[in-house]
Amino acid sequence: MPELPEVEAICRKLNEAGIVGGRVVRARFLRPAIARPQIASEIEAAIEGRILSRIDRRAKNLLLHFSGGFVLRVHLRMTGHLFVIPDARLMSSNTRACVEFSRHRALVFEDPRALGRIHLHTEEEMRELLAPLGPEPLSAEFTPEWLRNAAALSRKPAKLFLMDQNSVAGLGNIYAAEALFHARIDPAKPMNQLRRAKLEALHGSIVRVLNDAVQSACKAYSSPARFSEAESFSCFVYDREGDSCLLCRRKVRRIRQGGRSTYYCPGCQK
DNA sequence: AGTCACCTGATT
DNA sequence: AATCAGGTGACT
Repeated sequence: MPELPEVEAICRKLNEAGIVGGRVVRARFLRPAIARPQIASEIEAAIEGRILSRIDRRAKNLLLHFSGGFVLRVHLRMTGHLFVIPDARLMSSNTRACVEFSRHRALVFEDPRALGRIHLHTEEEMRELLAPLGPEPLSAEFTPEWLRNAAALSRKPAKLFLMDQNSVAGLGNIYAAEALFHARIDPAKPMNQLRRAKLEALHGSIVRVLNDAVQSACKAYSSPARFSEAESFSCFVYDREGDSCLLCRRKVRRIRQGGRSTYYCPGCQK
């Protein structure tokens, strides 16, 4: 379920997995199409023998930095997952790519739908590629003032604005809907028509929703077995069409925006 | 701004 | 059999 919180949790987990500092023994794309339009075999050759120096995240991208100034950018799209296994021979059938380190330890990219993408760039290309992205919503750069200025420049419906990675980086269908619910904003409302107080509320709800979700995602990935429902992120509107709103009891509605489902409460969000 | 394509699996 | 899915980029 990869929006910002899940990608962030994966990033932290990878950093604790003990592969940073290791040398790549072998890289393999089991499904070369996930590198398109790049050539999988060229990425494999470019990575082999290099040291993995750092792993970080920007928006929903995982960035694996290698010696020599190369960056492997992994985007999980809908169903991708990235994790370390102790032995590459334990790979599942959904594994689309794999980076092996010493003693068969392997970083695997699993993706049943194979919509995810892996590309290789130089550090410089990477900077240019990421430059258009909006601010990280959990960084100091993302302030109510910033949101007010950006909002004034956009006539997009609020939900589409939030999902645009070049507005705010990392929000997806679930957390955009949840943030709008908590700020009591109608998802169809054009951004530039929102009052100042609403934008303040929206800023606060984005930060709160994402922080909560990062916490749950980290717990979920650290101890999947004993992960209690109580501490998991729970949605007020997402995927609750026809159920009654947890605050006002009116029925949650589903509408279509930009080809995706948007869930909202007509009572709470005017 | 809307539609499709990319893929596969789950649900209706 | 048809529809839906947490994302994005390339079309119109």
